[in-house]
Amino acid sequence: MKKKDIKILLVDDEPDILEIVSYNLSNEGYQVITAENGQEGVKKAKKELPQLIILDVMMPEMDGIEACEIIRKNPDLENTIVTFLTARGEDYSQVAGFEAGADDYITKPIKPKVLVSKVKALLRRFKDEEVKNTMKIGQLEINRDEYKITSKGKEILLPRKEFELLSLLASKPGKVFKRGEILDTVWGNEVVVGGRTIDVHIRKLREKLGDKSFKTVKGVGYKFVY
Amino acid sequence: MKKKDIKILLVDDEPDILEIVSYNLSNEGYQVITAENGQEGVKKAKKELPQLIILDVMMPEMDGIEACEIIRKNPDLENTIVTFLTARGEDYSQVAGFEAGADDYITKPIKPKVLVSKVKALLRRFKDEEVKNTMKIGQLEINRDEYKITSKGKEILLPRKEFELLSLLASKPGKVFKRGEILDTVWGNEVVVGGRTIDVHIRKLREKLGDKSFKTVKGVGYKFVY
DNA sequence: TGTAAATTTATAAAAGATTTACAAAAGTCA
DNA sequence: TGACTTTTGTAAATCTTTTATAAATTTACA
Repeated sequence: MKKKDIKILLVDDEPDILEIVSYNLSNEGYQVITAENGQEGVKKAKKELPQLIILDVMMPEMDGIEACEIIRKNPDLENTIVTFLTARGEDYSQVAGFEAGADDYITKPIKPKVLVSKVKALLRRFKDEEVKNTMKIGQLEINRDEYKITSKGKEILLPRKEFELLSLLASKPGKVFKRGEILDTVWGNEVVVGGRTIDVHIRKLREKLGDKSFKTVKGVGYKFVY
Repeated sequence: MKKKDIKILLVDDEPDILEIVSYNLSNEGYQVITAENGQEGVKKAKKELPQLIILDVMMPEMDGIEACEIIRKNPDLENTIVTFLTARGEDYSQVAGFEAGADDYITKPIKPKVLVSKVKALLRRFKDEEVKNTMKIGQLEINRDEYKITSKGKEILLPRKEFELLSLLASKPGKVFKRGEILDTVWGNEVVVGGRTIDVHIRKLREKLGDKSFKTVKGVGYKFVY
């Protein structure tokens, strides 16, 4: 996602804050949307679906906490990052803010550089989580997007069938997958392959990832353990 | 269960601890609820039903030990993980803590990284127990998914027929299963096996799980007792 | 009731069957 | 062509069943 496609919603009742923050973030290339109170903030959040929402805690009518709670209940905004603006020392708001589902907080007075780097950091985290479609199982990391696995820090490239087989077994470590289940999932139940095919792939995985990770349960199937 | 749906209740009378722990756990994406004393902690525990409770041992009014004992008596909080915060060297509190039903303890001074990884580990364990498709019969635990049994804490791998036979007998402890029933269920009523086959499997189970668990009712069948 | 016969189960070892491991070859797909 | 997938044909492992006695329990009946 390009920087200029990233929407940041800024909610604060103080025009000064609105302006200074807005200015700095726009300068960085972000799309900034503003709202002057909680009500308006919630409304715009639902409409614009920003990636990041910066909420002032202290606001008339609907404060940031309440707004955040409402936002968090909206499924479309599930992955949106919410960060609060609090006056330094307002310990209570921080705690309350986290309870309401905030991801971070920014303390006033606002220092533009700090603000910008914090926003960048938050968005990086968001991006990582969003983009990296990876699954970790102990020492094993499976990255579906890149069709790549990392075992004990080492990257290993696996052919498609081996990758799929490993993905399946590792999806529930410890669980024994019956040969039928494996065939259905990895091969698809229309394709018919011989009885030894699974064994061969298991052996390949054992060669590459270590014998101990794959247990045979005779008469039933195989399981992955870590 | 998604991370942000996991509630952690933090009970401590020191605002500093409350803040630092709260901050770190919130940053990890957990929902953190706080309480400042044992009474409030117990109340919030009952109301919020968190997955994990972090309890300071030393608190005015109601200390962590007492709070833990009350929490443990609540059926709704049966599966909640409780971990104590203790000053290093307070050996007594650890012992007392475990007696009161704690699962783990964290020593002060708190190191955020240690804390977070410990919490993750504890919650992983929680999740495992939550998901595990197991059947518990006294000291015996049967896990169909993993095709694995645990007897008195020891994991034992059983071949298929033995596993199925044990599953059947253990499904109704005390009930005598007639040989015919056993054959129908474990072997299937189309397969015909000789009369001594069941005996042999029972003997294997007796060898592995102890003689006393399997009673012979002559002329009828076998039963599992614990 | 006591004892022998009949029935049933326990046990150990062996045979039998099934299932998986492995290596190498053949087939497939891009 | 080269990498991947599947088949094939043993070999090896392990699970299951049988077999043959021995031991225990029940039954029959004097």
